[in-house]
Formats: sequence, C-alpha cells, structure tokens
Amino acid sequence: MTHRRTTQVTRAPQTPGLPPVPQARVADVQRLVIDWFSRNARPLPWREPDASAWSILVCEVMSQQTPVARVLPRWREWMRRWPSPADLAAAPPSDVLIAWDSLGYPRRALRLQETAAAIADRHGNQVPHEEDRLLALPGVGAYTAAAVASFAYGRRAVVLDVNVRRVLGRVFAAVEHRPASLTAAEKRWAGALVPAREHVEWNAGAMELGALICTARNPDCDSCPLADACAWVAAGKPSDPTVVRRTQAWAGTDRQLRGAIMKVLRTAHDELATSDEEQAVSISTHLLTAPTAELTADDAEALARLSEPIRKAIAAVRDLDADGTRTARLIDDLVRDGLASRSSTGIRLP
DNA sequence: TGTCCACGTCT
DNA sequence: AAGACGTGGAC
Repeated sequence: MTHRRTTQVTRAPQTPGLPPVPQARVADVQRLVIDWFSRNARPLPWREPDASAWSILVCEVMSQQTPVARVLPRWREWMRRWPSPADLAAAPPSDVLIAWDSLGYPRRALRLQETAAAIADRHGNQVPHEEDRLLALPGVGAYTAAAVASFAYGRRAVVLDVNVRRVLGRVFAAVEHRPASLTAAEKRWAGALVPAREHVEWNAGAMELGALICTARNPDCDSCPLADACAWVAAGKPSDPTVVRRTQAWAGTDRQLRGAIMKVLRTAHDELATSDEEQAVSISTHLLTAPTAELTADDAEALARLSEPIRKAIAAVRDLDADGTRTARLIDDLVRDGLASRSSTGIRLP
C-alpha cells in the first residue's frame, strides 16, 4: 500500500451506484492487475506481437458471445484462408457460413464479411485505427471498437465487456453485478480507472481476470490478486437480490429451429459441393416442410440417397417442427436475411 | 438428464 | 429500449 492520503479521489463524475474511488486504491489495483496479467495471460495466438489488426478484429467478433475454446479452431482456419479483409470480401458467403461452423449467431459471419468489404473498399484494406470509424462498421459496437483500438493499435480506449464491468463493480463498488445496460456515466467512471500507461495490459488484464478468476458464479477469490483490495470481498461478497438472472427460453423457440435449418444447409453444402450444379447443394424444401404424415415413398427414397449427416440434420428439423409450417416461415426469414437462398430445386446456402 | 450460462450488437 | 439473436459446455 502507498501511504498517500486515501481521501483523495479521482475526477470521475459522480455516478449513481458508482462511488468515487481514492486515487491510491486505483493505482494499487492497476498495478496488481497488470502484474497478474504479465504472469497469467493465456498464450492466445491473437495476443502474439505479430498478430494483425485484422486477425484481432476477427477474433473479437467471433468472441462476442462465444468462449475462447470454441473460437480458436475457427479463427485459425479463417486466418489461413482469409488473411486480409479483401480475401474475406472475395469469398462466397456459403464458404464464410461453413467456416463459421457452429459458432452461433451466423449473422455475425455475414456482417464480418460486409465489414471486410467496407475495409477493403473504403480503408485501403487496412483496419481503421479510430474508434469512431471502427464503430461505423457493421457488427462492430462499442466493445469491439474499443477492443480493436486497444489490442490492435495500443490506443488508450475504455474496453468494457461484461467481465471488466463485473471486476470493476466488485473491486470498487462492492456490487456483485452491474445492471444490464451500459450507460455513458458508467463508461466515464470506468474510463477514469484506465491508467495513462500500460492501458493495454490493464484492459486485457481486467478482461482476463473476469474470464478466469472473477467469474460470475464461482469466483476464485483465493487465487485473485485483488482479494485484499476488493470492496466486494471486504463486504462479505453480498449477493444482489435485485439481479434477476435471465434464462433465455431456448427449447421450442424459432432460434432453435433456425439453427437446425442452418445446420442442414451447411452440412449439405459441405458434403455435396462437388459440382457447380445448384441441385448438388440444394435441399428440397419439401423434405423440410412437408407434414410428416404427407411424406411419400418418393420422399423416403430421396432422403435415403442423402448421407447420414444430412439425414440426421433434416431429422433434427423435423423433430422440432413435424408440422412444417414454422420451418417454412423461418426459411422465408433466412432467405430475406441473406443466410439462405432459393434455387430451382430447393434451398441452399447463399 | 436437463438446466443454466455466456452477454455484444442491432433494432 | 427491451428483446431478438445460436450454440455447446459446465454443473
């Protein structure tokens, strides 16, 4: 501990629920996080010094909503195939969606390709440095723009994801969670905590701490470098009764069924793309949407000609919607949103 | 086995 | 500005 006066506070604006923080505490916490990160950072490829800004942007978009372990193999494949934005912009969307695999939220893949085209066309194939220009790219919001500015270009940015918000909230405000929506006031408050130097290490370290130690459910405070400095620990780790954990409905939702339809299209395209014929990669809409009772012997033969993975993917769709009416409607939506396209013989990836 | 969880962007 | 958006692994 420093022996500076602990009554000295930052110039952070007064923010409801977010206390002013003594400067000395801030300096201690910054040092602890940065030192911890230097010893405990996972050796991820996008953290290598030679990682391109493009590779970092791709990683950040993939990592939205998705754990590192699932991102890693797809990110490697993407970087091998599309090492620059222009490479991705030139790829067929079907290849992009297949390479996205089951990362989830396939719209992110399409937006990433739109972003690649924008960078190739308007930014000389170079990922922009400025947060406001990054923010203008499709699929890039406040978090991703700040993360790229910080991690790819070393700019002093306020990187606030749910991990950082949770760590800062616990350490400085003794609260278990932050409310769902990120306000401008909270961003200003957090911005006052970003050090003038080593801000990249601070940003990355706070995220890493939130991901590995200061987790939402079972924080490993025994291993935490901030345990002695943590207001939440000092307060006895109070749980916040106002926090309602949202449990998204999943079973029976359109999202679930859409995912199953997309899996059919990916599987079919991947396995059947041996010729240029539309027919080869299309799946008869009828096989997906006909009520089970109306499937004919011809339909059964058509199914039998397909490979087992495709049949299983189709069966998954039919299990979720034996009636076929929802499937038909969702296929319309997918086509409208550019995730699928119609051909003379059925439905396929765009 | 299922239930819970992750949590940024867009509209 | 609350809700939609996908998936698989942890518990």
